Amino acid sequence: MEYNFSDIEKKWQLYWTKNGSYRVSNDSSRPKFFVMDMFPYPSGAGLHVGHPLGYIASDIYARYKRLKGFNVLHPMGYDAFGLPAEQYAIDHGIHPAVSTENNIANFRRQLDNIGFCFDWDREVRTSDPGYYKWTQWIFLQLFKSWYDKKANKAKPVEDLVALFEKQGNTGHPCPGDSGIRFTAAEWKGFDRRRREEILMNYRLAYCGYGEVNWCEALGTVLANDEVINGFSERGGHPVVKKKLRQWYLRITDYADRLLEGLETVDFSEAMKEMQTNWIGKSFGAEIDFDILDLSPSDEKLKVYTTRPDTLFGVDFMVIAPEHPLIGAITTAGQRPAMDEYIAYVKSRSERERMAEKKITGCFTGAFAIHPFSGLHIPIWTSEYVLAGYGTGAIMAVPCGDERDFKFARHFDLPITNIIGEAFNGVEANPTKDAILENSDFLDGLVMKDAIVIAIRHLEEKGIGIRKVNYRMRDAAFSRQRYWGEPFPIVWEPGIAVPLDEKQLPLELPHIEKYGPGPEGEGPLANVAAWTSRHLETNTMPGYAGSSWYFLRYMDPHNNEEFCSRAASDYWGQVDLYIGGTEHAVGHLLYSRMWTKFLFDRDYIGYDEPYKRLVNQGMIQGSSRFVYRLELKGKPVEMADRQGKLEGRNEPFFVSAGIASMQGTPEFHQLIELFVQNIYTDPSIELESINVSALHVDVNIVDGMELDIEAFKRWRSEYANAEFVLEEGKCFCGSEVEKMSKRLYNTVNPDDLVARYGADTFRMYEMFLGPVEQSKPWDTKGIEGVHRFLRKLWRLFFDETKGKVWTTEAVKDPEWKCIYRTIKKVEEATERFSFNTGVSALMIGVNELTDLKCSKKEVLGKLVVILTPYAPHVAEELWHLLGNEGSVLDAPYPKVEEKYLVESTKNYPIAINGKTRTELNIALDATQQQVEELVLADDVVKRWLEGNPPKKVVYVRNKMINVVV
RNA sequence: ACCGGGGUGGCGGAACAGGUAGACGCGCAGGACUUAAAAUCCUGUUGCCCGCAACGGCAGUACGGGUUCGAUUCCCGUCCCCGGUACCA
Repeated sequence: MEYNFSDIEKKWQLYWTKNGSYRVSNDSSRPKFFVMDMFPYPSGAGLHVGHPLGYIASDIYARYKRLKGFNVLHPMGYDAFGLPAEQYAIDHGIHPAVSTENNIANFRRQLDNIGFCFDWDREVRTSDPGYYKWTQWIFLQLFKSWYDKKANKAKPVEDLVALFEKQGNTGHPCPGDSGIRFTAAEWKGFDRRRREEILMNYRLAYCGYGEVNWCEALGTVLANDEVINGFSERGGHPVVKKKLRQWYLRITDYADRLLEGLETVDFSEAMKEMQTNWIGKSFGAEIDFDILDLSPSDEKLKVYTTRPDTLFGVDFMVIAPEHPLIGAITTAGQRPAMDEYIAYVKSRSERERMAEKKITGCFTGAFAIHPFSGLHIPIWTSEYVLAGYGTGAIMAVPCGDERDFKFARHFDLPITNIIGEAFNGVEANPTKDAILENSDFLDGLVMKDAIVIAIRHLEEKGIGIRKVNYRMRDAAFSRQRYWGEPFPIVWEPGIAVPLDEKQLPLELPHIEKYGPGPEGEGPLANVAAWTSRHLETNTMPGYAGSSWYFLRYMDPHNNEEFCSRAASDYWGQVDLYIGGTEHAVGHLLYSRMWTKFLFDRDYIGYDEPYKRLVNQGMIQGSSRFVYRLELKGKPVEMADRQGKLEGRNEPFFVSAGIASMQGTPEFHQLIELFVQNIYTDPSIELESINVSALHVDVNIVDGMELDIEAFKRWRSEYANAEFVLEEGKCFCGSEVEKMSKRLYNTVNPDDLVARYGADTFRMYEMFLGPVEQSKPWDTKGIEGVHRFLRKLWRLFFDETKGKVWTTEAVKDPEWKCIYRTIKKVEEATERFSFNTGVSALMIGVNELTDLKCSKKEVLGKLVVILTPYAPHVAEELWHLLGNEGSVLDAPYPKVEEKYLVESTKNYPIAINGKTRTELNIALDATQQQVEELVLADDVVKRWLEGNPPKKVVYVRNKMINVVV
């Protein structure tokens, strides 16, 4: 009987489906464990070998935990709303609902091939009305909530209204507009529209005007994390700033808790770092400067600085070109220059600013007054100061800040040195360790100590306050698109009215055209039935549905609630979340915020969604190139041949090694000879030879060697290709690139599964290296893993003899071997080191083969520890051994430690080393036992002479360690 | 520039807490079986040196130093690669 993986895999996949083996109950006495993958966006391209990496890892872990006696929730779903489906609809006229459905079916087929243990009864799709009903519902709760900074949690807006009626907003300054201040009496006097306007400035989901990232090509607004260097993440189109009415999430209210929460979760340092940087918390002071010739009661110039210690090094002020004060303070004399400058700034796109960092600016003509020295400080404007951060104005300290320094040099402004020798006059020095000079009451202080003192003085004088700032802005939450969740909002003039929750879901209407609305709104603005109800025409962004999907898996069919409290209490946090790093500051931050919000409002019992996060690395493509010759030459007579040569149409290729000789006379000669041979015409002379590298399908290249016949079949235009060979072969060039259809370097898991089976494929993906690591794909080694499974199979069956396993009694060395293997595999699996887990299994099977051990008791244990890695073959062997039930529920074998104890003989010895367990053996050691050790040191000799060491320790079962 | 991660054979990678570096697999070389091939199995495979032989000697985990009886592992400095951020005051 041979190892027939395709029969085995088909058989057990069917069996598991029929028996509902992967169905998970919310009602179990076993401890729970929740393993979740980042659900995929079902793109049309299907899966390549890079995608399942994380899924295989989580599948192994989920199966392992199940064997260990846990009730494991391991679901899968689809992040089905999004731009590409709509883009595809525009290009191909296929409705997003249809293409999404097709793509999902294809994904599912590919996933099933690999044999995952997902509980498909719990599948979620964000585009399903039964799902987005609750996305809309949560949005409404956000809309109906505000953030109480005193209690540090979200609360219902009704509470806020009650507070306003009692005390106005003095206790709770407006987060959206600090200028809004009113008393209880005033509140009562406001009309409905004014009240709603004010409340909008408090809501956690709010609508407002703001600078947004507008992408003309995509016709929509994008969140900050969807913009990379001034281009859209999807498609790479230019993005510009635009002022638009938009929905936002007030995520900035959660900034501190998002930061603090990082300390309670198990994420990689890199991930925490990225989120921390994104939030960008900084400590400093806000300082008010009086402006010369404006009476003191008038507007002050408010700046934000993290370095109030440098207050006496201020040589000028810089305000953003968009700063509201700019019109008021610019003097008549400077006005023409200013108008010109502002026009220039407006003409520059975000991209241009980033690409060429020019030093530009314009003097306003106005002066600020230094609060301590009374000096007059010129106020400039420049595009390097951003309107959106801090107060949009800075105090410039050129001796300490590189940008200020360059600005000062460029415009020839004087530079005050407040740090003595620490400033060399050639470049700014941002140190905090220098001793201050020329700094009045701060003289002689070390800068970092001066910070608090400076703030105290500012606060005492009433001209400044301690201030915390964040880099993170509120998240843009609306898209001018069709394929997303509609907002359950009806517009009355100037007032956003939430839809009654009973009317949810507000279903997305079916449309055929996806163009923008009459005023640049989303396609929904073209739907009469929609606009006649005055419904919001924007839709929600991609991250809406993915911000809470982990909760829906717990209770996917609930029509009364997004997730029952009982279900969310039972399953709790996601114990293990697996996915790529690309969602570091998008999805992960948003879903953490939503979770905190739901916790605040008491809908769930924890405020971090993911207990542990593992980021799988990217599988890169290993591209292959063929080298094509482009010839120009001088053939005689035959006109058509000349045409061919001049037209560069000949499919001539050259092996990589020869291509690398390009430019040498040998190369020229070789190619000329080659062409002469082809045309059997020695009179041909080549004028020039160019070599161009072309991507070739990696699947027709074996290692570096091109399969020439397959290549000729690959493209009809290459059917008559001719090759300049090396050693009779045509070698390709290679390069590691992103895996992509366009580069012909994708490898389809379907092909590998068909050829080697799902079990081999799964184990090989893991064997490649640590899950977290990025690495180029290389199919070469898969044979080795496949050989392992066949070798394993031969422990049970022999091609000629048939069944070889027996029920004979197991001998000690055999026990030792299997228990050592169990221990190694278990430890490796536990710490997520699946490559070493596979290795340990291989070693185990090699050893059992060497021992010729085919005993049922041993093999039974082997099969169970194999199950997470290669479930199909494990199930088959489990049954062939005569076991009942499914191996999926077999108990994980326990290690009998007594078989693992090593003898004390022949250990090398170490002295004064670190400690280990199992003191007893060495401490009780008799002289004879000690002599059996390898003794090499006088310390040990002294021991034998009657001066026992303080401590003798076993190290790693391999070495004795002596502490004198 | 800043922050984070990392440099180990021909290659992917092991070495869990400082304790025999190179497990396991690929590749390569040689051999067995076979008319032959496939499949399978065996032997060797960090480098250099010695030898009839050995569980022989020396060097060796990017480079230079340090701590330690002992360092791939810890500390300092240098170089290189990858990922993130980028006028955030």
